[in-house]
Amino acid sequence: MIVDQIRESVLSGLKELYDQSFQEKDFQINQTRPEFEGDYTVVLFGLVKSLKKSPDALGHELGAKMVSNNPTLFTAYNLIKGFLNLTVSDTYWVDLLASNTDASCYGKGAPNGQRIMVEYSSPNTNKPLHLGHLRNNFLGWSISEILKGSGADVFKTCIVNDRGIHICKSMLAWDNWGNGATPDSTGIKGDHFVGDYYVRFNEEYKKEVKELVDRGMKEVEAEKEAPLMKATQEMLLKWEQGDPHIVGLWKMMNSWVYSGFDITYKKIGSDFDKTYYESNSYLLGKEDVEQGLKNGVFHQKSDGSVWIDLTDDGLDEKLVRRKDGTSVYITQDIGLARLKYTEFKIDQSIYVIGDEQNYHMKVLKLICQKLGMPFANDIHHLSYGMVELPTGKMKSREGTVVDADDLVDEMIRIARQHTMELGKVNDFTEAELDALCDTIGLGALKFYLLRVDPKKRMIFNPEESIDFHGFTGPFIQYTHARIRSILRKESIDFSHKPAGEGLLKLEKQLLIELEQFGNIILQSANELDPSQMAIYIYTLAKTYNTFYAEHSVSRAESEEKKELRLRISLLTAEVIRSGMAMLGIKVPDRM
RNA sequence: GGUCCGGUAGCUCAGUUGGAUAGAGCAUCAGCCUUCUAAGCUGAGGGUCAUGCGUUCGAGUCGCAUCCGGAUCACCA
Repeated sequence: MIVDQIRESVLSGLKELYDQSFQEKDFQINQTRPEFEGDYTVVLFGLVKSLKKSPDALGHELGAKMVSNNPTLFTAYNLIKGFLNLTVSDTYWVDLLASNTDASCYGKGAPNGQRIMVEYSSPNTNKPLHLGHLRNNFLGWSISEILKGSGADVFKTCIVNDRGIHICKSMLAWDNWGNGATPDSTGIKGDHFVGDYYVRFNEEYKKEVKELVDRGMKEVEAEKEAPLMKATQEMLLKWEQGDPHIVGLWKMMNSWVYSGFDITYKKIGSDFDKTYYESNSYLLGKEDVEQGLKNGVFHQKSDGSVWIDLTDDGLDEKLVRRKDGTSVYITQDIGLARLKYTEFKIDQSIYVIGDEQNYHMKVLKLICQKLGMPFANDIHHLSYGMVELPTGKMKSREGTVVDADDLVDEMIRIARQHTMELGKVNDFTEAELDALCDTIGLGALKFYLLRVDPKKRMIFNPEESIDFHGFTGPFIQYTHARIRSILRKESIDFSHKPAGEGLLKLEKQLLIELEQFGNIILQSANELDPSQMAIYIYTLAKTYNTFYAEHSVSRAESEEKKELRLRISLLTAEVIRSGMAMLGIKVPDRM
């Protein structure tokens, strides 16, 4: 890549001139700001001190050396204060097109043998997916594709939280008040159907608590003593004992939820290579506790409970086994981490989980490290901020959530409305139109959630619908459709190299940006940050639109220019398509 | 209280291991469709980068302190 070549040239130039060795940390290479002449800039200040030279003298000596050493790569340099601006030859940029006639895999890394697992989505089976889950699903899917793009083998997994006290709540509510209703009998999607009973439970439970408080009981106590809570705990106990009625109820209601999830996952494009169920894995990790006790990582208190002391690491004491011998959340996670490692022989394990669990993930990694597990150092938490409403946090118990299905449907509806108003695809069949509106609506939604730095929390205002103009998915999709429209009408002659001299500013700018694609993939992968990809694709599309308004492709000044611009357009379209695919967003040929 | 994260234009967000005059989109205003798709392009206005001190050739970026917002510190998951 060009930045690497410049770096090499700087290092060897310095070596020749001053017989000193430097590292890449000692200077910076940036894209030259548009108000100056040049393509890339070497910032010299970091070198000045140890060479005992003025930035001016150093810049001229180094610039001249670099140009004379690499006459085919650099055509000129200029120096402003401590900034050495280099002009890269037009031939270099145009050769980019010649060496990438097969644009479909452009920018992607060669297979590197890395095996990476990405756990994401991880729903509870007591309620439908909401906006927060969408951010999780889009991030998980996207980072998986970006990691694949960087050359890794990726395994997508999901841990379904299908058991526990919260699951029993909706089960109990259905048992009490369901009157045998089913998703089929009511026509309600299965996950919503079950979620409604979860909400119902909490309503009734609240009433009971209030009644007890009114009779003089303390709230904390009332929450424990409410008959519904007691009944739920009893149900959980029966489930753990394998009570046939309870297990049957559990299986039936979970199957309703799964059929609902399937529809949603299919719509939003989430899928998994392996699904783990908590009902199968919640007993994992017990041997790890035994092992930890043996080698002194854990210690047992007089009541029989088992702990790990993390105070030396700035954390607290953490329980890993209750006094009654049952395991806690973190214990399962230790066991599951081990299972993933042994089943898939993975080099890295990435967890897409909200930032409310930052502490938990820190503890998990630390415990695995202390237990001497070989995979411990390769656990990474892709932590993301909560999606909140202007009114504050979403609470599923109170039903104040933006439902995933509703939101997706709404986005598609708006996409259809825009599309019909513009009337550009009136010849589409109904099926084609449906597919297009799905693409645009979901594209808008996914881009909206992915363009923001994952670790930042974001506020979503349902009153202001997600935009289709500007820094959005549809803007990029539209740019792609425009390019395809040109390419449909013209053909490209791949038999010869496009002419290389006299690149116009915008032609060169596009090539410079296209050249960066490979670096962007690596950077997004290394930092587990799809927003960098989103910003890059947007910038590229924006540059293309400026170019499009300024210069004609079909009616270029000469055949050579036309050929060159067709090739640039094709590569731009491919990079947009490929980059958007890594965000889980499709791009249409027409819209 | 301890730990962690955040605070940049009216709003939503960028800002690479410190680099040139802090950038986009939305919204507002003014232009651009007889020529490849106007979901587009061009221009204008809009900033005490939360606050203060420090580090140095140079700080939105690093350090310390303070203010504001959030998360977390369960024998819950």
